[in-house]
Amino acid sequence: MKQEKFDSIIDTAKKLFARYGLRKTSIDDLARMARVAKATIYNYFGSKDRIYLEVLRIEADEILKKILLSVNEKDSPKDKLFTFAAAKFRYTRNAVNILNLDREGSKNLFPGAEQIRNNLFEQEIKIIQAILSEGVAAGKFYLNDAAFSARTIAHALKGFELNWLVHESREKIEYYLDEFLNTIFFGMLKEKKN
Amino acid sequence: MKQEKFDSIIDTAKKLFARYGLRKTSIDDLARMARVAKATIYNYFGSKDRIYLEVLRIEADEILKKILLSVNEKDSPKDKLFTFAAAKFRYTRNAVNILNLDREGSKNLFPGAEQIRNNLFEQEIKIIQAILSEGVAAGKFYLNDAAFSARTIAHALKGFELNWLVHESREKIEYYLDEFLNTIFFGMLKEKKN
Amino acid sequence: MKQEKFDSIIDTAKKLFARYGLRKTSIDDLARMARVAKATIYNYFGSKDRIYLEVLRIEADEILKKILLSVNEKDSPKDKLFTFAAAKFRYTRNAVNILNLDREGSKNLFPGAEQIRNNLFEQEIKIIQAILSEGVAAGKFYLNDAAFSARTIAHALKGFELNWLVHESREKIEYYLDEFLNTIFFGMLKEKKN
Amino acid sequence: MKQEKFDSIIDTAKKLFARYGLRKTSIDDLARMARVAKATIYNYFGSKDRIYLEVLRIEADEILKKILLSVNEKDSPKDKLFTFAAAKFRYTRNAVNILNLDREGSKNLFPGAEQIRNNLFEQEIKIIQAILSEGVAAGKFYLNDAAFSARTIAHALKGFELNWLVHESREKIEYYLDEFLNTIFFGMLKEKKN
DNA sequence: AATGAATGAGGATTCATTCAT
DNA sequence: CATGAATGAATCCTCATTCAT
Repeated sequence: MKQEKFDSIIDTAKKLFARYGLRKTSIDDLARMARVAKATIYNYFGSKDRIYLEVLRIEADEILKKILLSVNEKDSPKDKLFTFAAAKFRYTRNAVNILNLDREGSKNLFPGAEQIRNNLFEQEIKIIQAILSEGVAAGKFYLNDAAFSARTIAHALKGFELNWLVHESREKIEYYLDEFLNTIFFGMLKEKKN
Repeated sequence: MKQEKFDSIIDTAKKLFARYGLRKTSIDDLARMARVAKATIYNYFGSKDRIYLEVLRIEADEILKKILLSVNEKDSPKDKLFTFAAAKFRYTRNAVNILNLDREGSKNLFPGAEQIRNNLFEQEIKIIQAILSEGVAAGKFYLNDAAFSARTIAHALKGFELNWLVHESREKIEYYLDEFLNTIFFGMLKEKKN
Repeated sequence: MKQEKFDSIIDTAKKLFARYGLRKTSIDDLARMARVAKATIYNYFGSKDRIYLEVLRIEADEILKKILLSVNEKDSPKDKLFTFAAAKFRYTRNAVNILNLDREGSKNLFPGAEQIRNNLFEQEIKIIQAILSEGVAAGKFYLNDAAFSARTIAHALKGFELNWLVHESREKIEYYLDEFLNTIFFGMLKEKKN
Repeated sequence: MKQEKFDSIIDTAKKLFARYGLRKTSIDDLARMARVAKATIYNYFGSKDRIYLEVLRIEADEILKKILLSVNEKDSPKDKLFTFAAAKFRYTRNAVNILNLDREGSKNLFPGAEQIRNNLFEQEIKIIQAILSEGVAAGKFYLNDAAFSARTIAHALKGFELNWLVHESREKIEYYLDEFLNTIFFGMLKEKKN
């Protein structure tokens, strides 16, 4: 297996999936644009789904690496957390059309892909949790349960993605993001005591 | 057009779309299971997409009605809000495979569907906003901007959907939900003052 | 059977056939544009082919009448002949998309239509023959066999139709037409005697 | 692409088109009778229309070659001309159901096909013109304008096709043909001088 | 290992026609 | 007589996948 061909296939697939989606990308097109014979693709990957899985895995790895890089540039826990959120949004946004493919029919149609996404999600939770714990240890935060809190933050962040990721400008997203994190931390309103 | 056949088509389509997704549901199967001739389906709806649009529209209507019914059973704004969230989750969850079909390829592939979803979303925001305003007017809440807050809550709720809706049990969801709303309202942590 | 509806169907069919051809005209469209129920069309005509046959018959009748009218305005046999040719071209040209429909697959696919066309053709031959005979009787022409000559002229004229009818302007056609008739009558070249 | 399969498809298509016409020939039938998978046909030709275009192109080529062969067997210009006409009729007649398909709806529905037919027609004109010029140069004919005359003859011949080609026996056609050419050359009648 | 050729299993859509009222 | 509703049969085309070399 020549690395060169492998890379060509993966790169082309990434572009096509991002642009046209999984379904509308045909192996014919992929082979043509990757300058590779269709059968070669099947020699390497075995099926269309497996190509997507590979693309998704690689993309998830890269996203995680980039997020970590961004986070590690900061010192204080709070900065790390806000940077984490910003980086997650930025990179997820760029890859949204790769990460979210195949959702059609939802449940268990494509377990492999779901596993990769879940794994990415869990890694992100671990990062958040580490940041929170660091903040608590350093005496910056009060927090009951870092693990639970990390998961909640991760859930919420992921939630915002699908609304904001696609439809809003990056600037607006980052503004919202700050507001949102502040809300998560400090609350939106005060209930009047009677 | 006989209501009976129309309903049979819609009901069957709902089931099939929910189970197999838009793409993997064939008109052949739909016709067979709805006990209707294929051409009849085309007489009624014109295209596969239009069938989905109709199913989606009807489903969105029903969800909204049910949510409103639940909300109106409560008296206090806070109860209304928490009930809204619970109802939204319950009903959205049941229809998740209908609401979220066709996402593949993300952006504007299916404008009609996106419009229906956006409309549902905006309706929900209006409900939330009404509840918040009622609470503020009754002196229960302090809140700067009810419209902005409503939108933020709606975004966050919608965000949680995709994580929790499918993978968790209903009980767990409702527990999370309460926690989440409390967090949104009152915050997650306290930052130590130095 | 109300004449009004019958006429509406025929008129609409004529327009649609002329514009879109037999195949691309659907009964659905015909019914819609004629403001008549599809089943009504079937009550009247029984099948799509029969509609076309009726349209064709009526059109052929009208063409023949118009040709005769034009011819009878002239006095001399030669004028009659040239006028016949010009009129035939003019009216055939206008109706070409009705007269020549259904040719696909040539041979015996549509015997009824072929019969109507042949009938029109034979009528035209008769007219030509009458003119020729009149000319011979009046001592204007020398001619061996009027029947044979009439058929030859008719064949040739019909031949020119398909080349010129569609692609050339009317003026050019009429110029060619004169040349052609002159050629038929007086010849194109002289063979040198050795 | 294996020549064997290609030929099988073309040959079968030729037969089916000639027999049933373009429209009534289905790709399913074609595939079955050519002992080839449907998709193979689409790999080769891309669409039904393109199959027809290819068949038409090949047929037109062959006709032209055969005509030239026949013409070149003769020596004198007059023999060449009459042979040309006879050969054109013979070969066009055999292929009439391929050459004239898709005419329905007349005008520009199928530009590719029209172009091939026009090309064949222009080639024929060139042949005629060459023969006429040769005759003039050899001092056999008087003729004003060889180009114009060639086109006129071609028009007329093509005209006769559609009447005689299908409905008459070959012998009758060839007899008519001679008469017709003689008429074109030497005229049908004499107008009496007064 | 690499490939060009070949394929089978669908899938959406059209349309002339019939039928119940 | 008129019609709205319903239909079945056909048809073109797509695409992931396999095979022979």
